[in-house]
Amino acid sequence: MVELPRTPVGTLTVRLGVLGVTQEARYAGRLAALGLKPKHVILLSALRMGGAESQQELAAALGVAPSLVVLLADQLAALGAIARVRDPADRRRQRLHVTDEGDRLLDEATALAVTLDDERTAVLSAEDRAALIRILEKLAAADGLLDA
Amino acid sequence: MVELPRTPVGTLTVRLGVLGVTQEARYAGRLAALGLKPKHVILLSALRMGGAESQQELAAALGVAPSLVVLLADQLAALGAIARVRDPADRRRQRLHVTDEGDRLLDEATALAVTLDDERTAVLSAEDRAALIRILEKLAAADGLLDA
DNA sequence: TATTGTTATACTCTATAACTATA
DNA sequence: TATAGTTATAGAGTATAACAATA
Repeated sequence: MVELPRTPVGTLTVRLGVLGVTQEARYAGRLAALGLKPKHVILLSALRMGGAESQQELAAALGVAPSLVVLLADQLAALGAIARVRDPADRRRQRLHVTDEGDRLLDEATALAVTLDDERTAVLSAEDRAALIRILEKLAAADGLLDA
Repeated sequence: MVELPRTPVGTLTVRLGVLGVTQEARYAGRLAALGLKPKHVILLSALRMGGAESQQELAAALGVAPSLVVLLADQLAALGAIARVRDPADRRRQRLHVTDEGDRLLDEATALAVTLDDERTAVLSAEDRAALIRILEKLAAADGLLDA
């Protein structure tokens, strides 16, 4: 028999929300040393994973407004992490591709996230940790966005 | 042997961040029907759980600026969900207490979150769901804030 | 006329700092 | 002088809508 929570704080929805927002803030703090924000990392990841090249496609894949992709891409280009190339076949389209510097930054961002994972899950057993990875993957897959 | 993620998207940190932010947005959408936002619900929950009465204490418990507690409390008072009473012993302090209407709203907010939990975890087995609850509780306890 | 990208604008959220009342 | 609360202001983040170039 399942006991119902007395307040929303006991629900998965609120716990997931609070933990997620907290963890994203922590990650943002680490990323600042690279001049990146979490959204930059997600955009770079989407490019490396392939499947989205034009800015409109990226906006749809990330679930954000196209105008935000313009801004994020501007900032990433200023860092030398991506290059914009006009599609010769359709000159309206800008195709984004990750530069060597972008690859390096993304590798560093990955390392920072892995370190943060280790710190965050230090209180968990190895089994719990593996289970958490597996379960979050299922939930993410159900959302469709950003299949790794 | 653990395989390292090729991009940050494969890490717990980023998955937790993305899922948490998404779920919070969904919850905010449902709460709008009650005139509430997630932060209101967390403040009300903190009051019901006890341990924080003055606005300063609440700010510390929620990890937000005191000025934000003022704003949230103003909005909750306008909804009739809380009442402010001056502490006679120290007239600088405002003690917040949940009204009957606030109790009702908090119960409704809990029901909405429980419904959302069910929808969100429909893709999970009962065992996975139980494991997720247990593991998130451990992570939340490690953070200290908002023990249910 | 429709679509891609861009720019202009506005709104939400939240923090910092200045201020008031009380101690 | 120090503290609880409040108000004023500012910045970050993101969306919507108008616009330009190309199809």
